[in-house]
Amino acid sequence: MRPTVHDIAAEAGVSLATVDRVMNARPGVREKTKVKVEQAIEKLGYVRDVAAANLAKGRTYPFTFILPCNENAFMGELRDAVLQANERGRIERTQITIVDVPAFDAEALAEALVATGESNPAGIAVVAIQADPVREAVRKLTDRGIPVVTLVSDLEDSTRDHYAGVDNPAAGRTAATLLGRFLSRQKGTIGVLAGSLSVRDHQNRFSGFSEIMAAHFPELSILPPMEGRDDSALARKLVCEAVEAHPDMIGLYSLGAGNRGLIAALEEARTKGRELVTIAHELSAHSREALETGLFDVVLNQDAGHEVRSAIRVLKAKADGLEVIAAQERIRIDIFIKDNLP
Amino acid sequence: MRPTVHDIAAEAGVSLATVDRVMNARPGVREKTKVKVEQAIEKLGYVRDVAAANLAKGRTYPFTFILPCNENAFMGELRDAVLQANERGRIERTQITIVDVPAFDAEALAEALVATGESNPAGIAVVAIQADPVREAVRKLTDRGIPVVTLVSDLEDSTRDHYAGVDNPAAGRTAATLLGRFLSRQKGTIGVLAGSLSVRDHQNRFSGFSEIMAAHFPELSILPPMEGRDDSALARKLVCEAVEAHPDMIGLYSLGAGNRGLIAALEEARTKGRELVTIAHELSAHSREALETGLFDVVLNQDAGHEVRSAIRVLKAKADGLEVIAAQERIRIDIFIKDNLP
DNA sequence: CTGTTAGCGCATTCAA
DNA sequence: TTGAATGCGCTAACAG
Repeated sequence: MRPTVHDIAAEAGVSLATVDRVMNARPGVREKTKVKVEQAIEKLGYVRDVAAANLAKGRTYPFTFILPCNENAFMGELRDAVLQANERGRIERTQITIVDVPAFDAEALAEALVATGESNPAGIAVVAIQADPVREAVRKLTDRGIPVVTLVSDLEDSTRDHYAGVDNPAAGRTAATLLGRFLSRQKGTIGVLAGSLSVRDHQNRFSGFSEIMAAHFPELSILPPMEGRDDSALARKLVCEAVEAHPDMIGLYSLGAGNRGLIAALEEARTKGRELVTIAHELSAHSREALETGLFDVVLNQDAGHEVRSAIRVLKAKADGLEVIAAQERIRIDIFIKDNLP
Repeated sequence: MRPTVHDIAAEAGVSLATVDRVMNARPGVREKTKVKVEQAIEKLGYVRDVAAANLAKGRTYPFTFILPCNENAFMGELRDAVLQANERGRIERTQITIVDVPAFDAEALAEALVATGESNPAGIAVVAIQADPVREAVRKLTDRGIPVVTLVSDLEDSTRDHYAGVDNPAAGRTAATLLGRFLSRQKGTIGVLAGSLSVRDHQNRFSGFSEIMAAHFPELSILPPMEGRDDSALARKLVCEAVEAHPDMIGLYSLGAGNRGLIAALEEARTKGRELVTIAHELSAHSREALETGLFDVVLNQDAGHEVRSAIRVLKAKADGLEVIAAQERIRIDIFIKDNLP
């Protein structure tokens, strides 16, 4: 049978309360007795039963997630993931409130952060926008000791505690390598469709993409990026126009949302005999179908569920003043082609 | 505050014990009171606190994992994952025993299964070999009500309860598509290095690979597969010879283990001016380095940790007579290139 | 500084 | 057929 606090107490010749105090690093224990307890823990190979601890604590963590009220599939998934986490939260003692903010609106986001702070949550997760008012709002929160983690899109040069999202430059580089290799030394131009280059994740993907393109695929030149604002209708229009305007465009990297519009545009291009090697982001019912019909060649994906769960773990750890194991919280970039779809 | 058993008892006007009886479908409750309790549960929206339940139960699950004592990196990882799971098992109330068997030895495996059954474990996970004595041994176990899940390599036409591993035909298809597209219409031959085609996972990868190659890349022809027995030295020898013998070999799919030997062979080939587009399986320190130096172009990976955890979850569910959510237990095929390495 | 005690939500004897 | 009482491993008042 594995040792319990009782065994430790007996071994160290102290009471349960004292064992608990040293285990939770609480004050009011003489150095000498502390050592005794630690030795007992060491000797018996004690490991604390977290489930029982949580049960006894009965503490709940009120967290707030601030999400853009975008219509695109990925944000929908993210929202679902949060809702789902909240379900499980019943037993994990977390309680999550979702706050909606208009997309791509830094001012509104900053205000929402401030307002959220008022309710004194145990932690905040936010899909960040790169802007000073946002940084300022985050600083105020962290100053007050409220843990803040950025979700999906980071806020650089800020006081946020953690970033729960993929390595976006790496995603861009991945797209570049695959696109370049699939095109294998053909000459031509490559279109880039972003949501908005004021969002850090899109910026970063673009720079990673450009870097590898320039370094390894000089035969391909990148057209100036289009900004589709993650809006399907706009994305469609932009891509259709670009296909017309650039007869030598043989590849496309869509690094934002708006896959529906993009797919429509590619379908239209296909009817005109134009086939572009296309890489897009985020796996959804639509992008999945596009992979199957060959409209998309590759889809890069970040698992919304993983991101949300990671954010919660980190928030919890921070709220408890514990360290997070960085390696364990890294979010992977999934590569999907038609053959390895889940 | 969420409702507890006490609330249910009060609402239904019965005692805790009775609530517990209907919750766990135990006998000794009048139909009428049973209904009362069920209504109370429904009305209050009660959900049982699994952690507390486990704490009270104190039940532990003795599981046995039967693993081939191979030297390759992947099996090492798998073993580590099991060990690690066993650590956590202290709090998850699982206790795992590892049984080693010689690799690729169906008889030995069948014997090990029988022997393991003697100790009456709550469940068995096994890296299967496709053979009748193994099927027979598994059948005896499942007949006795011991849950059996196959791990990494499946046992088809058997009574195993579940398979915790990747979709190997899909892995083969993925390799074929990537290899074919990277080679973009060059003509040539493709080498295939397997561990042993008597193991179902290797068989399946090969057939998926062949299928897509034949269907979409007629300009590439597959050479007869080599069997390296997941042994580095042998793999090296076979690949070196193949490179010599087939000057038109421009691609290689290694669908088994023995990456170290494979890498050595590719290095040798490189010094002779031969570069093969190469796809291998399983991410390790070696294969990772090979990706970085361009010796490997793609590495397909199955996450040993995920597989082990999934196997345990399923075993536990089966031991408790619960259903498993199939979608949640599907193991993904990860695609790694040099740009998206973790 | 240290110990006693009463739960957390649930399962399970043992009585009734 | 039902209920009261006890304990799982841990935390947290409250005393001393």
